[in-house]
Amino acid sequence: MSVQDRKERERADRERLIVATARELAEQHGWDAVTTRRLAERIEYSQPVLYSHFRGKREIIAAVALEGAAAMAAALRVAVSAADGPRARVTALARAYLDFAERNPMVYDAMFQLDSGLAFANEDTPEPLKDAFAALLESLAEVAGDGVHPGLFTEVFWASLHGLATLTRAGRLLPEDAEPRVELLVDRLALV
Amino acid sequence: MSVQDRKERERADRERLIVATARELAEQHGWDAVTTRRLAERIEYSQPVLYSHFRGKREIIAAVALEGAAAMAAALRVAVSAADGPRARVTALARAYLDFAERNPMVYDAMFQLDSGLAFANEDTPEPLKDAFAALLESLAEVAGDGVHPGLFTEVFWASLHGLATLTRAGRLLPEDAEPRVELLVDRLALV
DNA sequence: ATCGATTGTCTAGCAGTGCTAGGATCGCTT
DNA sequence: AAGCGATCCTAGCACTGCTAGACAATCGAT
Repeated sequence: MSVQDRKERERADRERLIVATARELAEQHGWDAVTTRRLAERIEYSQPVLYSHFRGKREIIAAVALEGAAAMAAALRVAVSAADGPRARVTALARAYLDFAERNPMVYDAMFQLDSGLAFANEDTPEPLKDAFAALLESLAEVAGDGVHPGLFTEVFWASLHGLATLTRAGRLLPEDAEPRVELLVDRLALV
Repeated sequence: MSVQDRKERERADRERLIVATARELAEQHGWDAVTTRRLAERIEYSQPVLYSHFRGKREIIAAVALEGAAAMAAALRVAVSAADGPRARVTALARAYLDFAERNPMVYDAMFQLDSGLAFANEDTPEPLKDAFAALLESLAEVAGDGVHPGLFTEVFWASLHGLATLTRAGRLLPEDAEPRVELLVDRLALV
């Protein structure tokens, strides 16, 4: 029994190592640099080992995305809890979201930009993703306004943040105006 | 002279053929299916011919993106011109934008999602891209509100639309609520 | 302790990718 | 009509994700 346990533990450790290494490699040199060969070399195993843990590269990206979703949800909740009043909470939420996207661009890509094959917006959606959406909803529900469905409002607010995050990172928006954009967005969307 | 002219014309024709074929291939089977081999086969030339027109695949994507930007700018202006009043114009603009993204998903990807190597938000930005942004700005300036920079407002509005477009297409948002989302967005962002 | 089986891992290779060097072939100019 | 340039294609490189099959280490049972 104990032998089997150790093996399973070692396997789990190696799986975590794969995901962590994939994330590091991506953050250092971009997802294009995350090839099965390079990844295998970094973890000091051969490529086929990767396929004994994941069905393919997509699943590795998905694993990074799920870790990222959990981390983002936590970061959002921390930011919100440090703010007083609905308006301040929403502003803190928006800043924390954009900050996360900026600090972890490749993880953000794994979550929303790359094809990870993850299900969204239905019952098969993995828990971390639903929880990240919940973290947004918690703070946004109170500023949605009367008669506006909180979920719908959260979707719109989220989409706006997502647009700002992706367009900024792609060089489509001038980085120096990031702050006034956030304020304008919160100003208009959130009913204080 | 005339011979040279004909040659140049034929070259230009072939270049248009390449771009059009790339777009068709992408819209039919996705950008992953647009390989240099398949593209070359479709235009009935060998792969190296592609490289006598474009430096690489990225430039081909960029060419599709520029065509797309021109088409989008035109579509937006048509939609806006058919509406009466600032509020109706903005709603029409938003619907037209999302409609374009939904009807031409791969062209939209070429414009904003894929790495086309195109410059944005600076003086090197190609004309069609600047013009597409201008088409947005024309209708949005009148609803930005006093003391709000129209360019900044346009960036925020655009980002929101972009977020809705990409998240919807990625299956992150329920398609059936598209219309109420647009109305909510216009309702809040645009100062009628 | 030793055998056999099972589990785990690696080597080697497939088909496909973007891109390019080199030679062959075509068509224009003289 | 002949030679010369521009044009195009064949062949190939280094790389990708992924997999079959050989090999070795480890395990349980005797």
